[in-house]
Amino acid sequence: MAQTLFQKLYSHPLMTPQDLDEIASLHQRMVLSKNDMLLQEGKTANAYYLVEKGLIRFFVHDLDGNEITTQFICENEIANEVSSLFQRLPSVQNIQSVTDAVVWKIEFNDFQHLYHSMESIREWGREWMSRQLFQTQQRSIEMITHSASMRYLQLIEHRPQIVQQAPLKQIASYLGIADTSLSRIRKEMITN
Amino acid sequence: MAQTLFQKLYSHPLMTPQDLDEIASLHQRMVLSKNDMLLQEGKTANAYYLVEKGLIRFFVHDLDGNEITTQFICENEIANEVSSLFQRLPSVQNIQSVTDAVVWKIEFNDFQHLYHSMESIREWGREWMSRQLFQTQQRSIEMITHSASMRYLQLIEHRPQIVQQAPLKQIASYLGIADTSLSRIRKEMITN
DNA sequence: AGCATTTCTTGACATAGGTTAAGTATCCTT
DNA sequence: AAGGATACTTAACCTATGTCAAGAAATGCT
Repeated sequence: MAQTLFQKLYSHPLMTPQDLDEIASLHQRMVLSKNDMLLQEGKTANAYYLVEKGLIRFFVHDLDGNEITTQFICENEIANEVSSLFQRLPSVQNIQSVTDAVVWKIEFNDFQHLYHSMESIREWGREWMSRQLFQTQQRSIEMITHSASMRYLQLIEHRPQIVQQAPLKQIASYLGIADTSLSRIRKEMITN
Repeated sequence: MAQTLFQKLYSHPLMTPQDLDEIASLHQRMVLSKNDMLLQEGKTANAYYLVEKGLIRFFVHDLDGNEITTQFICENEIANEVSSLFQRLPSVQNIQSVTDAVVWKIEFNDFQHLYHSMESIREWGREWMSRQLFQTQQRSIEMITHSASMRYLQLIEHRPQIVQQAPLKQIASYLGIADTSLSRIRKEMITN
């Protein structure tokens, strides 16, 4: 049931059941097919999404036009292109469903109203962004300190949904390696 | 004069001169010597710092105990270990002056009061965090898509203060390469 | 000023991961 | 079910960067 999704994702010490109801009432359920686009580069984000079911990814294009997957959003996580949504700027990122999916959408204007009228969601929002920043920094650090195969092993361990549902090419670009290299790493993991 | 520092760093459409005065009055000037620690890993951050003069860095320790510089904070930028300060958690990062420096400190409690009483700083804060997130993501992407020498060239071009003031070893770990490799890259840049 | 420490450079060698290209398997579409 | 596109694997070869070790240069300390 979706109620538990909101409870899980909007959890914060200051959050009351009434706050949660008000927040939830502003979300709208959406059913996505595989490869549906939720945001395209060049456009300004107008909403963010709670992922109930399925897998979502963020990607950018590099100088040669190749897609680089920059984030995977799993079930019970939030897909939000913060710098476009909150700075009202055109996005460099794309957001796309990797699988069929069910998400709950909230519009910028509705969130904005909550943010300035409800202390709990303000604190929640700042904490959520802090966690995002932390995770993004951790990922940078791991790109520096861990080998490609270590990074793949960590992914298997900590975010198995990705390994199970995303195509190899997307996982490879997310790990910062060529797809042939990931294929080789998989092979070596089996034989050794 | 420090007034321009606050104007520059706290700029936002909603920010009034009175807001700015109130904010500025809560900052305290600090003079730092080279290598002073502003935050140590394991402790919880209780303030953030506007950098007026000098260079600051963030670093973590990897599994072998080596220091990895994760961020440089130049003049007219803000040194804030967000995930410790706003989640009230022990920091994994250290903050240290690279050179002698002058910074303006604001305590968490004072900021917290502003954040819940002043719309402009709320909006400013969210935008600042959005920009941080964007920059951190861009850095991740560049670690994937650019070679080490490209990353070094970009650093020279976009953040010359770092190249001029930080020791090679810190720059190398920031770029994700061995210090001997950076030395070689420098040499090749001169001869070619 | 002189010694110790740290920082930086250089070179020989090793290796993870990139590139290219070909083959196989899987998935869609009609 | 057939045909074409896409996804994945494999292999040969290449290159950027890592590792280690030694020396030179710069810096800091007493």
